[in-house]
Amino acid sequence: MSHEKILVTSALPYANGPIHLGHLSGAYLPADIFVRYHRLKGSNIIYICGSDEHGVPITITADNEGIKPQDVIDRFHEANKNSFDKFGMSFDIYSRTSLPVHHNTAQTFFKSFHDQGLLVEKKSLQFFDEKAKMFLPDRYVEGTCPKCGFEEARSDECENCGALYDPSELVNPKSKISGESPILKETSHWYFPLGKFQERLEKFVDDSNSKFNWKENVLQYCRGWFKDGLKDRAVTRDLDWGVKVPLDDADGKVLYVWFEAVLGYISATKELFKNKENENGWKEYWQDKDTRYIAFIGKDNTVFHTIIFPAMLMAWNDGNDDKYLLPENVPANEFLNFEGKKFSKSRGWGIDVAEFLELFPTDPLRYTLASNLPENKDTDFYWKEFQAKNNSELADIFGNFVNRTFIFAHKHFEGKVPETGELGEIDKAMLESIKEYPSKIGGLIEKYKIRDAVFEMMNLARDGNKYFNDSEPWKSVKQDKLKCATTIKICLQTINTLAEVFSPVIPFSSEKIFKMLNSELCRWADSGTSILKPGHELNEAEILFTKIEDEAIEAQINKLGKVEEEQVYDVPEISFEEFSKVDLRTAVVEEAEKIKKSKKLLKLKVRTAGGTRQIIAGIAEHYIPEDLIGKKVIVVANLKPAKLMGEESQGMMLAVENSDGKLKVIEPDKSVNPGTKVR
RNA sequence: GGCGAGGUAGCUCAGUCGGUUAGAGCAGUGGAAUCAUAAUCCACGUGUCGGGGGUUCGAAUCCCUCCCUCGCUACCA
Repeated sequence: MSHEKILVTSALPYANGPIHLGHLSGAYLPADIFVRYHRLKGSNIIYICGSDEHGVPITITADNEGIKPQDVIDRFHEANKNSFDKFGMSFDIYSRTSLPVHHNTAQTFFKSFHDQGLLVEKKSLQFFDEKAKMFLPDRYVEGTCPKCGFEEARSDECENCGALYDPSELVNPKSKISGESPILKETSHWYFPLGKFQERLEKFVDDSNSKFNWKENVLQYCRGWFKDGLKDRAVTRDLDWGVKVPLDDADGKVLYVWFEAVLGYISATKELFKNKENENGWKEYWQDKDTRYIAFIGKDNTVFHTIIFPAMLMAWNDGNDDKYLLPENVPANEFLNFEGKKFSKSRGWGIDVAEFLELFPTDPLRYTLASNLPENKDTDFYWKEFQAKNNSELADIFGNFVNRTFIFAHKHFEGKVPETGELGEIDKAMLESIKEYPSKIGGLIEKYKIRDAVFEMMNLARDGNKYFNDSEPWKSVKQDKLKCATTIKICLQTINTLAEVFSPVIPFSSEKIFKMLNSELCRWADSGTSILKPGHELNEAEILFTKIEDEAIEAQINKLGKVEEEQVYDVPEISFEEFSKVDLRTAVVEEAEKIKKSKKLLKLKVRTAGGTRQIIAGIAEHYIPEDLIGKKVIVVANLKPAKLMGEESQGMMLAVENSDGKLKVIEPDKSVNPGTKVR
């Protein structure tokens, strides 16, 4: 029996969009399986998660929709919490970083670092919008580039010519918030000196790895960061939305999201214990040397959990008596792609959890994802594979085994667990097998080899079918009823074990089976040996997994790549006058060549009104230059020239993206002459 | 172009601190059985382990080089 104390966290999802299947595969499903397994094992385990609710992207969503950031996070927090619920995530708490307990926690950390004299203050000039009374993040300021005259340059960098300059050099700056000209105002920010911790961090990673066997991909990532050398990181930002910097004269400053979001794990744990008898119970998980802390994440979060968060905890421990423990392992997963490509909401590629679970039940999804987790490299979700996993594994192998056994029990043994006869070799072997599976599967889960564990679970069902076939109870029921009874008894025993070992992966179905068996979950260690007693009453069997028809899958495949209409039309109107300023002309491509050192750019010579001109187009990945020569195209002829990779572009060629993400040049009818105005 | 990851059976993926005939599941082919959700069970794989070169008695596994894919990043007027 295990009394291990374990703290598990999954990366806090950002409350600025829905959860999709990729998220589940990365940080949530593996953790949930791990946690559910440990609960059965008897470990003292808590599982923490919540919404990450600060940062600039949320304010931008709010601005775009004309609502408040609070409305944005309320919406997505609720939506994501519901999705997780439906998906069967067994968090002990799903908290949120907008709660006071989180603000306090984050501020306390900042204060401690500040009091220790650890944080470095650096001053710089930044734009300030006097009307909106706020400092403007880079993306909220626009002006004319002092080098190339580009009118939509950012505050310290021109996207057009690539020039870097001091914000004070920007010509005619405009605030995107109020439209006013912002003034330059001195502001200061605090920086966390990560470099100071590098040596200890390297040791931490090395030690943890040798003790707990970190995943190779995670180690590689860390080594890369160490090799480049860790640099100071700003921990504050000039922004209205977030955790206020707890210092005097720090108005309008908040803690940078990366700094406070990871502390959300701690504050969420405090929240969990808030209303319990032992309000300080959270400390027993975070500050007891005997606790094992495991942080499940997707690979994009690696640096925060292997380097930054540990550094912050070290810094806290340096200056305080209550010492936090560091993660013993950070089993980061790679990414799940969708039908061969990256999830992309704007291209209508992929499906979010809520939508999926409207269409299909939860367990087949959990099973499919779990059996193909991106543990070593990126993997793909395919609709057809989902269907195959559901139909031929869950329904045919597993479901049908349960069904055929139950039908026998009800038809020939009055719905009761029958008395066993003498055990043959085959029976003993099966009983032995039942005993071995739980420990084998448990061992794999503890090594974070969830995919292999799931495979072994299904193997038990395969063994069950083989045993059933080899025993031929349909024959023995006529000749030797006691032998038949033995077979069915052992099959029921197998089903009991199946329900047990499968329960971390497909909890809803597992529960159904226990209802059918009139039995319940036991300690993992007992699962292969706990015996259903003869005479034990069984309940009626029900179908566990229904097959998914081809049509249902086809329908989903057909939907791929079709972008929702509302997204297409969510664009501001322009007047006819504005439109008519654009001079669209037909043109013919006379020359085309790749620009060296550039992946995307082609240099084109096109003939149109006013002669031949050079256009730089970002279509190198979509067209071979020769194929473009002679093509009739449409260009924006009066666009202000710009320089790209040192080449002047005198216009822009129109192209559209198809559902595969390929750019297609728009071609006018062949009869049209070059230089004609488009009307 | 820079950084990172990867290229193994028709498909999805294991394996890789060098070592006997390179694996699994699915799909496919043939057979058995008929209790069951037309489910199950058995048998069947000549795969340039991306290409080429090297190290070695021996390489999918180590080194070099090239090609391709994916992600981040810069150039997408």
